[in-house]
Amino acid sequence: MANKARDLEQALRDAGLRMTRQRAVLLEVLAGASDHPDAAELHKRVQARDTGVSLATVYRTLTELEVQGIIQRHSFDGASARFETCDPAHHDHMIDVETGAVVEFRSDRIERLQAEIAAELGYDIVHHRLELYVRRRDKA
Amino acid sequence: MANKARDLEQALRDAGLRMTRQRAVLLEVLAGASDHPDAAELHKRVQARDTGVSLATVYRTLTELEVQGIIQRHSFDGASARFETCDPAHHDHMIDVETGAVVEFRSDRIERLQAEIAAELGYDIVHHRLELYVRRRDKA
DNA sequence: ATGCACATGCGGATCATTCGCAATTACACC
DNA sequence: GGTGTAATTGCGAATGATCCGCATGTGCAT
Repeated sequence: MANKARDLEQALRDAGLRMTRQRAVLLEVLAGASDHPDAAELHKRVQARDTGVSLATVYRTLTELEVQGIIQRHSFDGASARFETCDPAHHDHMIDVETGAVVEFRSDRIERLQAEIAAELGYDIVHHRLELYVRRRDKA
Repeated sequence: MANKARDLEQALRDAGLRMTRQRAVLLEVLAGASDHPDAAELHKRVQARDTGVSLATVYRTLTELEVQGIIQRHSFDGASARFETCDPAHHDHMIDVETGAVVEFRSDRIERLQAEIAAELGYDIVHHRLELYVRRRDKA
C-alpha cells in the first residue's frame, strides 16, 4: 500500500481532470485521512499545508471526485456531508451515537437480501445506504 | 383506521402541546398523506385548506412532532427532509432515483443480521437506516 | 371570564453548498 | 521552451433548507 495519494492522482488524471497544486494537496489529505472528515475539516487540513486553497475549490474538487467515483460522500443523520476515499471493497457504517465514531462493516448476506427485495418489487439497486446507529453494549 | 387525524391530535395533546388551528390542519394533512412529503409540500397542502399557516410554523410543528415521536423525519441522499407519521411497524425505504417515489419495505432477516453484526462488535443498535436507491428494471 | 405561558408570523439569520465571472494555469502541440 | 485554449481557481454573492427573534395573538387551566 505504497502511496495512496499517487493512486488518487492517477485516478484523477485517468478521469481526464487536470492536476493542480490545490488538488494535489487535497488528495494527500484524503489519502491520509482514516476518519470521515467533512468539507470544512478537509479544508482546514488542506490549509495547514497550503494556505492558498479556497473552500469553494475543496467543494468543487470533492464533487468532481465523487462523480468520478474516486471518493464517496456520506450524509449521516442530516449533518454536513463527510467524505472518504473509495475502498476497494464496499462497506456500510456503524455510528456510535455517543462518540460519533464510525466503524465500517460489511455483510454479503445483507447485500444479497437487499438485491432480492428490490428484484421482487421490480427494481434494480443503483446504490444503497445502511447505517446502524449504535451504543456500546454495557459490559455488565 | 377510523380517524388517524384524531389519533395524532390526541398524541399531540398527550405530549403537552396545545391544539391550534394551524396544527390541526397540519395533522390532517399528515394523516392523509400516503407519500413522504417534505416541509414545503406539506406547507402547500396545508395552505390549500387554510392560507393562514406560515412555513415557519410548519417547520416548528414538524420538529416538535418528531421530538415527541409522533412523526418521523427522513433525509434521503442530501435532499430536503421528508416526513411521515410513525407507523406501528418499522419499515425501511426504497427510493426510485428517477421519480423520487418512495416504496416502503421490511425484512426481518435483514433486521436480524444487523443486530448480529452489531452484537459481534460489542454494540447494541439504537436505530438504523436502510435505504435502497433503485431504478425500475427495464421490462425488456 | 382571565392570565400567562405557549404559539404564530413575519423577516432576517444561519449553515452548508453552489455559482458567476474575471484572472490563472495545466497541458497538448509546435 | 513558447503558445493557445479550455479547465481551474478565488473571490464574493446567490441558493435553499431550516431556524431564530421578537412583537402580537390565543389555547386552556383555574
